[in-house]
Amino acid sequence: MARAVSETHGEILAAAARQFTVSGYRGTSLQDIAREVGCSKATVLYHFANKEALLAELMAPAIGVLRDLDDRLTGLTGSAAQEVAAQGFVDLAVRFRREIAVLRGEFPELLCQPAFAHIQQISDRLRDALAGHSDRPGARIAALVLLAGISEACGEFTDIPDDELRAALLTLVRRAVEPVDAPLPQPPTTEDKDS
Amino acid sequence: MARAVSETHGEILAAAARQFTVSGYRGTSLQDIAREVGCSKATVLYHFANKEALLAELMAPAIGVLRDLDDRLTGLTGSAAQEVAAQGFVDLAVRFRREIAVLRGEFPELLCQPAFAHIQQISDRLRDALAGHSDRPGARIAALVLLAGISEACGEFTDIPDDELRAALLTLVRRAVEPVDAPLPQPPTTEDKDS
DNA sequence: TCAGGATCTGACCGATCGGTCAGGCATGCT
DNA sequence: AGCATGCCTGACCGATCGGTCAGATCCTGA
Repeated sequence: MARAVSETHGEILAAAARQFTVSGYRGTSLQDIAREVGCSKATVLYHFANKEALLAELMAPAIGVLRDLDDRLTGLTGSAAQEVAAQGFVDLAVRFRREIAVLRGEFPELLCQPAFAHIQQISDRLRDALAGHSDRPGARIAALVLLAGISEACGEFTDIPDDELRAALLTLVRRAVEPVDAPLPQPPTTEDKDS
Repeated sequence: MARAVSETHGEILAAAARQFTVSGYRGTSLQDIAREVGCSKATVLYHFANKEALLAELMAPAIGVLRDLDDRLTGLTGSAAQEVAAQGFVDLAVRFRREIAVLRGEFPELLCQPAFAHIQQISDRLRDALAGHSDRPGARIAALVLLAGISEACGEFTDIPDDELRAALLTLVRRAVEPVDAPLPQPPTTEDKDS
């Protein structure tokens, strides 16, 4: 019965990804995952410290890419920030459609967990960048709607190939984002990035 | 202790609305609602048949307006459908920010419940209308992203007055929607509306 | 051959969930 | 006074949740 560690570990991870995508994090029980893998719930908890650790390992690659994008945004302002944010986020959303779909609507509660504490700040900075660091309500609203909409919608287009979806989303974002007239290169706010 | 029926009934409804908005439907227990009202969980279930009935009564006004919008869309095609869908949905989203926020991410599961069975079809038709009934992937993607994004984002702008938010969203939608060149007035599909 | 670690499991735990039920209590009608 | 009705409650129910634990089983290296 005992398989190689990496094998079962990976099977649990894959099953969890499928179930989380369909039913969400809270809507999926460890029992559900164990049933799909064909092992006991105790086995799931042997390979992962707890349910949250399972989610964290599932999200790690996407979070890494998100962090990279955040780094690339530091110092950019105006339309330059908008373009980098648009390209970076669209690419991330397309590549990690499934992972993002897992978080569908459970962001507020999940962000309270320590493993995801910093994501809120990163996504706030991403929204500001997409708004060209403008404080006009229209720009902020457009940026938030686009980020939320892309996150929400990506998981639904499983039938569209990556590059086609990426191109369509990028076109949409460029058309929808409020243009920033002056790409003034000096940083408008110094407390934009912590530490 | 015994208050007038309408009083407690309304208090429960208001408390449920607040809790659902913050923690979601599944994330809120009947105990939580009872605690905020200052009554027992049994009292909540005296005034409402079950938890789902509470949600249904909370959503009834918004669903009614959504139905009206769906009716107004029948027969419209091309840019006319786009404009009516845009105005109608933006107005609905702004007026019922709180109610929409309740459904945050729980749509898939909640739509399975009989009280909300038809909403999926209505929102599909709304998406098609916003896409100008075009079958181009770009149009479909833009429509879905906008609908999802507005639904998701509206609850976050509690500090922006209704008319200002409505104007900003409408501007965004008009800018972001893929234009339909020919507003051809003949109905392109007859099986668009059921029964 | 055998010790020991890795893997896996059934049984169990406390907590919480939505929901039920019999009965207490006030009020108002007859 | 007696009774019905509306409102409310504590106690309780079965189900399910995430998580623990002692022990069975298997594999491997000395």
